[in-house]
Amino acid sequence: MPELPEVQTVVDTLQQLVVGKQITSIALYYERLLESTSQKELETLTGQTIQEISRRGKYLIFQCSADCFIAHLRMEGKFIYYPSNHRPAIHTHAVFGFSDGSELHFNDTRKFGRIGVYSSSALYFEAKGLGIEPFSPDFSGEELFQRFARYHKPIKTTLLDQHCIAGIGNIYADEVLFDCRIHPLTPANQLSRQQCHELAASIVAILSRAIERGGTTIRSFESSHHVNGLFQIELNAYGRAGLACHRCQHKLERMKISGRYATYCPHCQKRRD
DNA sequence: AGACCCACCCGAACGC
DNA sequence: TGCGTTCGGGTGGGTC
Repeated sequence: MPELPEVQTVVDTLQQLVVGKQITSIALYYERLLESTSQKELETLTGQTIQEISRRGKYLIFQCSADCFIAHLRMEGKFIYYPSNHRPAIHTHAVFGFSDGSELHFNDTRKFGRIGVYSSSALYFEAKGLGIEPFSPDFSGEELFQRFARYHKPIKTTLLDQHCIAGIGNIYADEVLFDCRIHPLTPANQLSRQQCHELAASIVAILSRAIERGGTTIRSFESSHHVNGLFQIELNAYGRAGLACHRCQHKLERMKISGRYATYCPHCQKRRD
C-alpha cells in the first residue's frame, strides 16, 4: 500500500513521463472515483497542460494550466503510462489521453483511490487540515513534541493521523516505533522531548531510505507496481508478528489499536508509564 | 469535542 | 474440491 515513499516514487516517475503534456481527452469508467468533483468539472481539464507534479503526504498533485487535480492511491491505486493508445485493463477507472497520443490510466482493484479537480492545492490541503510534511524544514523533534501535546491517544494511532503528520501509514508507523523502541500504546502526549527527537530523526531516516530504494528499483513505470520498491526495504516490525525480533530474538507480537494492527517487540518496546 | 467504529471494496487466505 | 466467511488497508463520516 503506497505510503509517502511510494507516492514520492510515483511522482518522480510521472514527472518524466507526462509533465508538459496536454490533456485532450478524459474517459471515466467509475463515477465514484471522483471526490467532490462532478464529471463536468473533470472535463475542464481537457485542453490544459500538466505543468508540474508534486506530493503532499500521500496525495499526488498534478498542477495544470488553470486547475490542479489531486489523486490519492489509497491501497492499490496506480497510474499506468502507455506511449500510445491502449485498451484499458480490468479495474481501470479513468483514462487521460494526451495530444501526442500517449495515455495515463488510473487503475485500482479496490476502488478506494480518489481523484478530484480543484482550483488550488494549497486550499485543498488547508481545508483538510493535513499535518506537517516529514521533509519540510519545520519538521523537528521539538515540533513533534509540541504537536503531540494535543494528542492523548496512542502514538501508533497518532502517527497514522494525517492531521498530525502527513504521509505515514501502517508500515512505516510500525517501523519507526520499533526503531525508537517505543511501545505503540504509549500516549503521544507522554513522550519525552528526547523520544520526540528520536522519532523525528527516525521518520526522516526511514522514509528517506525507502524513497532511495524505491527510486533505484523502479525504472519503468509500467512495471512499477510500486510495492516492489517497498519490499526492497528490510522490514523489522511490519508483517513480522510471531517471528524473532531482529534485535533481541524475542517473538514479535501483534495488537489491535483503535482498529489498526500494530506489530512490535514486547521486549525492546517496553511501556515506560 | 474527542474517541471510537464502520463503510467503502475486493481478493487472498482461511474455515467448514 | 468447493463453497462461504473473514480480513486488511486509508480516510471520511457517523455515532455516542
